Amino acid sequence: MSCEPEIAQAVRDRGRRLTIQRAKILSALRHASDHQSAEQILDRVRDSDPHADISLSTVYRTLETSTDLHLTSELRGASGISVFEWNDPDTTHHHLECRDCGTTEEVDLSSLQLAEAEIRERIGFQADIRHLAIPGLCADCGPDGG
Amino acid sequence: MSCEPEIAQAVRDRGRRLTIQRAKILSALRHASDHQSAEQILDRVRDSDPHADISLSTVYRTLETSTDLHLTSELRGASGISVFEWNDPDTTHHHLECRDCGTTEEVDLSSLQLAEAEIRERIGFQADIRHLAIPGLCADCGPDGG
DNA sequence: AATGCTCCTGCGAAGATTCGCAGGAGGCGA
DNA sequence: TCGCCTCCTGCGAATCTTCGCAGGAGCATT
Repeated sequence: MSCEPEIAQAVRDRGRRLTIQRAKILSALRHASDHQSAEQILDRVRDSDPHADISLSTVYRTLETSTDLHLTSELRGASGISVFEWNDPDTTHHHLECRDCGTTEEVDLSSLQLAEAEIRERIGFQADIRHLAIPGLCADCGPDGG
Repeated sequence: MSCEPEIAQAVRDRGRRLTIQRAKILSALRHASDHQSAEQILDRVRDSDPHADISLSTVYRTLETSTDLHLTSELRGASGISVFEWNDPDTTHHHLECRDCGTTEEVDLSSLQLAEAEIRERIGFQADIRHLAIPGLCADCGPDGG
């Protein structure tokens, strides 16, 4: 696909090696419409290329690496299992997860940009809150809703 | 200890049963000076009461319940293992976790209160961000520091 | 104090994630 | 293109966390 050179570039630019496994794993996640668990990503890799012989450990390690590199994000919601998503560098968004019905809503919060600035100025800590899972109650499940 | 009736009250007020196990687990966490893993909490319970025969499953379940009840918070940092802490209802604080040196710093961020308000007004979602693990680079490890 | 309805617990197993090791492959320099 | 250094992978084991079930205990009511 056309974005694969881009992924390759991003990995190599950051001083990491581009392996076949990484390319396939990151490509699978990039083309997923929403966040995916490690197992789902492995299934996608195998669907698109039945010859792919990639272990689940490698999926986890690749996602850990790419999250460090800010290519992907990891979210661990109430379900207890981690899900991953591709980072679009142009947008930030946060996940509102209802602890009652379990649905997740995506939203871009400008006040969190403020929080980043506050942290940097007050403490000198360079925060990275481009993606965040925020627990709570959605409009339907909250006091005004259901 | 003097706070045990308080814990008992808090559990019962929320419609849950106060069991011996819950009392000991929550008391152990309450008297810990900082956040603790499930295993550490179990060790503390056993230290303070060698007769206590509590399973690790129960520790996990109690902490899940008490987190739902807002008595405790769960944080899952870069280390990969979950840690828990007692919620002081009067204060909110957030954890800045450096992904380089691994140290954690606690801060109270007023701009996150703004974020809660923004979420409620724009979306009607009742967010609960009293405790949050925020990744990033601390002053020492960031570009200006080490 | 006794009863009964549930919720809660301990146990063991299952599921999710990380780790250690030996072998294989990426990419730099010659 | 070849060789080498190092990083990366697959495998299996270890660790962390959750789940299902059968029995036990809290507490509201009598």
